Amino acid sequence: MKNSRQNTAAQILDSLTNDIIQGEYSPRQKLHIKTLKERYNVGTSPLREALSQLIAKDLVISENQRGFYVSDISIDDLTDIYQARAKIESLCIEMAIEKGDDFWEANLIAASHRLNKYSKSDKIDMGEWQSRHAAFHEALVVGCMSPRLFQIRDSLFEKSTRYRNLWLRENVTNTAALKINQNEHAALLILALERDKKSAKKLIEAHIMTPVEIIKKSLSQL
Amino acid sequence: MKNSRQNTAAQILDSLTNDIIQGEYSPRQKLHIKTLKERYNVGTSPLREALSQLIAKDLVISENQRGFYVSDISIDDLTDIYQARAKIESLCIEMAIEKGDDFWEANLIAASHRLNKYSKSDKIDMGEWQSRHAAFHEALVVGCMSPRLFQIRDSLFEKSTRYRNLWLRENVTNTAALKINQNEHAALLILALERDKKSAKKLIEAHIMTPVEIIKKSLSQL
DNA sequence: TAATTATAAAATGTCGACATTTTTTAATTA
DNA sequence: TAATTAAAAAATGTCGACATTTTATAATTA
Repeated sequence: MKNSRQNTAAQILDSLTNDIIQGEYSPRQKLHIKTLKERYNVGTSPLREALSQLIAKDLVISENQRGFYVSDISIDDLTDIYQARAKIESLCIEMAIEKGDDFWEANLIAASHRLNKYSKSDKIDMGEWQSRHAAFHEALVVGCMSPRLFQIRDSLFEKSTRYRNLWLRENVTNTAALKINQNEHAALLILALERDKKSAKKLIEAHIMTPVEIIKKSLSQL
Repeated sequence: MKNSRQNTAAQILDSLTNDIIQGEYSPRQKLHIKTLKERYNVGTSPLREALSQLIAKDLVISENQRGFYVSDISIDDLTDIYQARAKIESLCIEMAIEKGDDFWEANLIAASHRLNKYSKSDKIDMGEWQSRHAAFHEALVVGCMSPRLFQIRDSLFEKSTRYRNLWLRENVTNTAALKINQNEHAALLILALERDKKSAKKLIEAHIMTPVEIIKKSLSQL
């Protein structure tokens, strides 16, 4: 089993990205080359190439001759990321409402249905719920048809996920918040189908900003 | 002279980024490791680390065991990048108009003045003009106070610059287009000071999209 | 001749080694 | 004891070597 289609650097990038997002490594934590080599069973080169990409993604920082560190977090950064994400999502939805066709509408209704049904089921697996939740939001914005904006959206989502996971580490998932969302999702669907840009934008921005205050609190207690 | 403050990988990243943006390497061009090592006088590791970061920036792509290539261009991508850039810039200005204070206004007026005076001077160095032009646009958006949005703005600007340079390679700079811009810049200043979000947004989006059709033409002739 | 196969050349990606720099520990001094 | 200085240990960043894969060239076959 020598070759997967990916090279070592790409594989290690996936693992590292995931481990940082999931909070396996803490903010500011030193990433020792030697330790990482042992942990992931790789040599120097592919490891450093992966770390280089993480620098470009702002998940890692490096100082010359002082090695690599997991990038720091802060309340300001948390707010900025969520704010930027809200604005980008809002922008995507605006464009989607302008451009979206029948297939966009149909797909959106389907995604909404899948999320709704699962939210009402007895036993809820958070992984599955998050998957359907993400799918619904993606169905909303997909009509905007801009690869670059999607890319930006993804990268901001990744960064915000890191903050959310740091919060989840301390707070068990509360299915209560889940119910609140349900109404907002229903409203979003309606506004999108009614092509009410202004209201849809306002709602999505509020929707995304909802968790910020909660995360802020548990973050400031660290 | 052994150590600058940057390590080799960071230096080479700057050079490579610049060379790609400036069109020193063509789209799709193969980037042979050996050739690059000789050209920049470096070893394998820092070179590959730099290339890894360029992958994350979408300026380079790689296929396993097939090496690195300058990322391709296309009319669709050109349009998408400029469109995304227009929307982001528009968003930043909207937020700046909402948040901007007296200092933002003052700084904006100053930047406008510096651009204006230079645009009217007899001998115009394009480098200097572009610098003042960029400074004016930055003064507009700086009031939005979002590091992440600035980062996104910069990265889109970099990508669009690559397209513009590919166009400039074939077309000598025409100072005529420069005059058209002048009116738009004056209008932008007024709208910003009047806090007319809606008009400012509309104008900036059109302003940024202006060169697209021109670049498209010369691009489709390649 | 055109297509296929075999061989040679070139290029990629990974590794461990090593010189430098940073950090830690111990020794010295005020 | 606290602060400096010196010595030892650890870690980083760069290099060239090498196995493996891809590409180019030559030979073979239909």
